[in-house]
Amino acid sequence: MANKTRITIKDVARAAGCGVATASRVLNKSGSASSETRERVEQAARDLGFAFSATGRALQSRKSMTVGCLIPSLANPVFAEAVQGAQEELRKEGYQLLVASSNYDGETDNEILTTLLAKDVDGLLVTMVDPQDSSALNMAQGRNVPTCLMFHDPLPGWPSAHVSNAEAAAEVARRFARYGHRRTGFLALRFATSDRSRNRFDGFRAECAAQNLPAPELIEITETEANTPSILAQRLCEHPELTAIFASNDFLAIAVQKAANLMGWHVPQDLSVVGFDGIEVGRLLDRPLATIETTPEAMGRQAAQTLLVGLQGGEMAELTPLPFTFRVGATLSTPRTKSPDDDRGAAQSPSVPPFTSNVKQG
Amino acid sequence: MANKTRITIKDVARAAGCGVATASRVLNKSGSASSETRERVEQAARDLGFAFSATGRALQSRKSMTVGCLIPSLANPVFAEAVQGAQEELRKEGYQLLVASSNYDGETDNEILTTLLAKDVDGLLVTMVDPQDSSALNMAQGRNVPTCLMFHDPLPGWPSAHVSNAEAAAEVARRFARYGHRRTGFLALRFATSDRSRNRFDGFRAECAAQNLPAPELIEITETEANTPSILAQRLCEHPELTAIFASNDFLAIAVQKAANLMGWHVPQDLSVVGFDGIEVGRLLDRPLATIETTPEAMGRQAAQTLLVGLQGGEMAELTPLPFTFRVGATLSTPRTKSPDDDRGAAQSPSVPPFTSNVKQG
DNA sequence: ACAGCAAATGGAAACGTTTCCAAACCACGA
DNA sequence: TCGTGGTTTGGAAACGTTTCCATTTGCTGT
Repeated sequence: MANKTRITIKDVARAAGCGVATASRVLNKSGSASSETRERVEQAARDLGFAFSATGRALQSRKSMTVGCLIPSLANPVFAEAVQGAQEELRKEGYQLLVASSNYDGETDNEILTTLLAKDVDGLLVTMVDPQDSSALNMAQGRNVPTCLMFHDPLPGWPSAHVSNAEAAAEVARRFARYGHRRTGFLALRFATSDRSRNRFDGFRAECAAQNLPAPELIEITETEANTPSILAQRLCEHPELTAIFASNDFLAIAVQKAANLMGWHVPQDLSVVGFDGIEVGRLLDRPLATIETTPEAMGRQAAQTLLVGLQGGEMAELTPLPFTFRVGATLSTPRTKSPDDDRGAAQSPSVPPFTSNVKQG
Repeated sequence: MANKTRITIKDVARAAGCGVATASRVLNKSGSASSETRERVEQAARDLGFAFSATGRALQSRKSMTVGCLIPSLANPVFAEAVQGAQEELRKEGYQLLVASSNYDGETDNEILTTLLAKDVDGLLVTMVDPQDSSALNMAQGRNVPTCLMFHDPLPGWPSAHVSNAEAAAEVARRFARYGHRRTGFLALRFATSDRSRNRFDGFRAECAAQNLPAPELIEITETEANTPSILAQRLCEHPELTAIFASNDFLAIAVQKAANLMGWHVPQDLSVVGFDGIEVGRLLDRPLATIETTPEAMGRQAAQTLLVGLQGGEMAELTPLPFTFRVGATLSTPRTKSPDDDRGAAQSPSVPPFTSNVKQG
C-alpha cells in the first residue's frame, strides 16, 4: 500500500545526492548552497513529498512552537471565544494551541498543567480554579515557561488578561441604586471555584454599601437549579423582598427571567435583572438583556500577545484591565411600588433619565 | 536563579548511580530491576523533580499522544461543545488536543492540516469546508493518520460523527406541511462553505416536494445581515409571501424573530420560525424556539471514541448518524389566514393536533 | 603559477527518550 | 566445583532535526 515509513530529511539528502546538513540548510534557507544543489534538494523534497517533523525539530531546538491552554470548559462560550482569539493571534506567529479543560476542577487543573509542561509547551495560557497556589503553575515558573492568565483579576507573579470584575460589578450596583432599587441579590453559580464570581460579588457588595443600600443577598445555585426554571423559581421565591438581581453571567440572567415568568412576575417591573459577559444572544431577546458587556475574544488576543512577548524573551508587563460596557437593556427599570393589591404594572417608562451606554475602563 | 536546564533521565541515572536504561525501565515500570535500584531511582527522580519530556518520547516511539482538531470556529458554541466532548474523551486515554480553527476558510483548512501533520499528530478530528478534495486530508490518509470527521454527512473514505442533516431538515418540512404552511423559506448563512447548510437545504427542498409544497425560497445572508435586525428585516420583506422560515441555525432563527418584531409581525402567527442545533438558550426564551435539537458534545465524544479505535490500530467503522429531536416550541404554529384587512391574530391555539417531541434516528 | 579567501559541503554531535543486546551476576542442583 | 538458567544491568543505536567545524572547491589578484 502506501509508503509505510515517514520521509525524513535523510531521504531527501540521499535523493538529492548530498549530505543531510546541506539539505537542511537548503530547506531552511539558512546557510549557503550553490544554486544547483539548492535546485536538486528542492526538487527531491517536492518529489518525495517531504515535510519536516516538528518533533525532531523541537527536540533539537528546544522550541516546540506550541502553547498550552487550560480553561474550565469550552462549553461556556465566554472561554471558547477567548481561546478562539488567542488561537488566531498565536497562529500568526506560527504557534499551535494545545487545549484542555478541567471542568472547573482544581485537581484536574494541576494534572493538565503537568501534562502540558511535559509536552514541552513554550508558553501557557491559563484560567483555573486556584492559580495562587497551584504547584504546577509554580513549576511552570521554575522552568521559565512564560505564562499569562486569562479572566483572573491581577495576581502577584503573573500577568492576566482581564476585565475588572469588581469595578464592573460596582457599576451594576450604581445603576441599581440610581433606579431606586434597595433590596438586591447576587445570583452565583460555582461560587467556590470561581474567583471571578467572588470578585464580582465583592465589588457589588462594596458599592452597595457605598450607595447606602442594604447588603445584597448572595444566592448560590447549582447547575441543575440553573437549568430548571421551576426549581430556580422556587429559590427566587425565598427572597420575595428583592427587586433587582445581578446574575454572575448572562445565561443565569436569562434563566432568572424564565423563572420569573413562571411565577407571573414581570421583568423588569416586578424584578430587574442584569447579567454579566454580554453574550450576543442577549441582544436578540424580545426583552434585550441589560448586562456588563465584555470582549472575551479580545481578552484571548491580549493574553496571546502578551505571551508572545514572553516567548520572544521579553518581559511580560502587568496588563491593564480591558474595558467593559454597561449594556442598556429592557430588563432593568425602576421597581414597581410594592403595594399588595396593585396588580396593574407600573408604567414601563422609567422615571429616571435613561443612561446612555457608557464605557468604563475598569 | 532557577535551574537553567531541563532535568533529563540522564541526570536521574547519574544521581541514582545507574545507567539510563535502568532508570528508564524503573520509571516506566517496564523491564525488571532490583528493588533497591528501583528505590534509588525513584528517590532520585523525586528529589530532582524529574518529568519525562514528551518530545523525546515522541521521537523515539513515533507516538505523540496528540490529536489534531480542525474546526471552523470556536466562537460557534456548536463546534466548541463538540471539541469539549472530544477533549474529555481523549484525555481519558492520555491524548491531548491540538486545536485550530480556520474561520470557514478552505485554504486555511489545508494550511492547518499540514501543520498538524508536521507536528506528528497521531490522529485527526476534522470539520472543514471541503473535505472531499483536500490535498492535506489525502496526505493524512497516505500517512496512515487515523482521521474522523465531525458534522459532515457521510463521505467516502472517512468515518464521520454526524446527524443526518437531510433527514432532520425533512422533518421540518413535514412539520411545516402539517401545520398548513405552503410558502416556506430556508435562511442560510455561509451557504457556499458549509456542506451542512447545503445538505439541510437539499433535504428540506426534497421533502417540501414530497409534501406537495412549492419549492422553498433560499435566502442567503451575510454575517452582518444576520447580526443587524433592521437589515435582516429588509431582506425578509422581500419575501412577504412566506409563512414559515427554516433557519440553518438557532442564532439565525432568533435573529429572524427579532427582525420580525421590528416589522410588527407576530411570531408565530405571522411567521413561523424553526431553527437548527438546539442550543440551550433557545429553551429559555420567552417564546421557546422550535428547533432541531442535536447533541454536539455527544458528537465530539463519538468522533473521539471512533478515533481511539483507529489509534489503537483498529478499523474505524462508518458511523451511524446520531439521533436528533424535533424540539417543540412556541415559534411554530398554523399560519394566520392572510386576509389583507384581518388584523386580529388568529387564535393561537393550533388547529392541528400538537406533536409531542419525538426522536428520529436520522 | 600560486597564495589567499570566500563559498559550498558533509560528518558528527547533540537534543531526551526507549529498546535491543550482550555482559555480569546470582542461586541452585548435580 | 561447575554448568545452567534466570534476573539485573548498562552501552549503544535509533528516532529526525540543526549546527558546529573542518574540509574541499572555485575564484581572485598578483
